Amino acid sequence: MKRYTLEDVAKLAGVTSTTVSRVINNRGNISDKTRKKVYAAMESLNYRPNALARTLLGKQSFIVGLIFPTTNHPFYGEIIYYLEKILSEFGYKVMICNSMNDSKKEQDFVQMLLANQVDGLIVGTHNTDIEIYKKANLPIVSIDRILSENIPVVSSDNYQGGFLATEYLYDKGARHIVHINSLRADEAPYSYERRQGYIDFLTTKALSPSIFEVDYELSFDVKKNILIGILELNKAIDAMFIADDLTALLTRQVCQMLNRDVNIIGYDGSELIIKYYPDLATIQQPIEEMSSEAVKLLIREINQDFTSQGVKVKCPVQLLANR
Amino acid sequence: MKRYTLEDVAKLAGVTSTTVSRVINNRGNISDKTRKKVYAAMESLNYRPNALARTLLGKQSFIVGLIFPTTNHPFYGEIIYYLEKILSEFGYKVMICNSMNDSKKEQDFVQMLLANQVDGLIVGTHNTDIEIYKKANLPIVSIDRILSENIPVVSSDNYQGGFLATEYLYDKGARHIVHINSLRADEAPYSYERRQGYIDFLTTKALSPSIFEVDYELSFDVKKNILIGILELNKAIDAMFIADDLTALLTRQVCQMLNRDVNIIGYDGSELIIKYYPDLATIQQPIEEMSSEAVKLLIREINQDFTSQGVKVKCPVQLLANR
DNA sequence: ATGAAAGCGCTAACAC
DNA sequence: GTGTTAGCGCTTTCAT
Repeated sequence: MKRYTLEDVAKLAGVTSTTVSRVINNRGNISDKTRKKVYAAMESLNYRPNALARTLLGKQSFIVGLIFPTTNHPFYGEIIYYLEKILSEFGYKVMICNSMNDSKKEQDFVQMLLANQVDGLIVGTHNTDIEIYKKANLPIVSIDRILSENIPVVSSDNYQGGFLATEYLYDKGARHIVHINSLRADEAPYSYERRQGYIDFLTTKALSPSIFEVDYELSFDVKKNILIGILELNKAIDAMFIADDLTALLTRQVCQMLNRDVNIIGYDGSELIIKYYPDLATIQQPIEEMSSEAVKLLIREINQDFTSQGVKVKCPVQLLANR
Repeated sequence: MKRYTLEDVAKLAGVTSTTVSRVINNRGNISDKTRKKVYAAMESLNYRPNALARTLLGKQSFIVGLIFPTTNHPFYGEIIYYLEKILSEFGYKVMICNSMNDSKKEQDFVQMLLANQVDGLIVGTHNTDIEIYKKANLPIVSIDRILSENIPVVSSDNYQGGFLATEYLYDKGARHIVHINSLRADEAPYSYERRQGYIDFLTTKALSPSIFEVDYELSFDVKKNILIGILELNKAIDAMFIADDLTALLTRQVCQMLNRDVNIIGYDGSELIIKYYPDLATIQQPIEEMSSEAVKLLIREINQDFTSQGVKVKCPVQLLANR
């Protein structure tokens, strides 16, 4: 249970802790003999340097905080998977926080991560309280969300996505195309862009938009009831563009239940949905690419390269249908 | 960017760092006046104590390492979600590692987590190399997997699950019930129990078992081809008990493709599958309960209460069908 | 009620 | 090529 220290290794190897440190970090000149002795000692004690003590010396912690609503979601789960994977390739460890879009929890998490000396943050939540991020004074990258002027954002091309989705439904013959999303005022410009793509396409066909806001965080059952209400009150609806795949699947269930023939397209295109719901049309975000862009931006910031300040990366989307 | 220290706060408050420490930790006697001054100073510097420095003093790090194949999976994503949630309620932070069942990666992760002074580990991977865990000399809890004699395990009642699943298919009228799982010799006793439940039920009906091993880690497409092969070569199959829901869904796709009328039941019963695939029969593991048990066991171990050594918690499962 | 000093495990600066 | 020393941010004796 006791964890060995440099000192222990040094004693066993008959040298001083500085020498051991030098061996570990490959710094300075060390004779082959001592190097071997040290390695042997480390081996026999099963020694691991204390990463935390290193950090105390003013070095990087190589810890990155990930704040997302939940890992239990096809889109977030996949993006977290890629973020962890890519970060670990760069030597970074990951602390995960599931905020469940609870603003209070999120603030506590940020404080906790700060206390743990994280080198940076990647944030994919959708809260209103973003003051903490402005104050944090720390490398941050946001996914799909503007936190403040100079925090870089990685998102997919939401406008294009909205446009393509609507076009798809139109091409399927639909003329009463409804859009369901979870707009949160000025806080969600991306959701707004998606919506704008929808509106603009309809405009080219001289059709008028019809948008319903269904808060993303609502429970399954509440959402379901709202969707039932929408469909019951609007018998003309023949197609729906839903802002995320899960809600799209739910809508499909509802339509089936109500015996309504409605064309549906979702948004996200996570691997899970694509493989296990191949018949759901969707707009695919390039999740791996987005993750990789986010990591790149973050590491640049961590390395004091501030050219990424205010950068907005927009990754291309793809229509996936009739699979 | 500079992070303030106790010293900074002390200076600003006109006291010594010891006093500030006392205020923060609520230890000893402090006059109301100084307490207020200190709080004010902390506030104005936006000060956060360095959690890592504390750990250096031989205290707990309050970091727990989670090693799972991936967050990008309905079952693992959900269990990770609950683990993080429950652990954070106890003041623990979580470092996540996606091993993808890569044994080398897993070993590196364990070393990394050790170096970061984690207080304990919760492991949900299925590798063969478990020596590291035996050597780690650290509080560990395993999910659904025996790592060594005294490492506690939390699992669902796999025998019961196998039995119920088979019974369900039998009651549906099936008489040629095949079981697909991913048995890895002696490494996976739980998979074995599930299989035993299947065999035992069939025995009560004087039916003979027929088991195919499809490695869990195979890619979607390879699995698909194997399943096609199995179905093509065994025209009598009228029901399949599949060891996990995702493979069950894939099997359903394959059956549909081959125009085969086969009753299917999966295993896991994650929230995602239940909600968005309500027509898939499955055996539901109580994921929240399992997570909570795992955390309880781990914290007990961390607190030097070794009564949990060798404990095997078996949570009840439930048949979910005809929803 | 507060301070001074030592030390946690490690690395960097400066000897020798 | 190796050792000595100081110090990272914090807590914990032990004084006062």
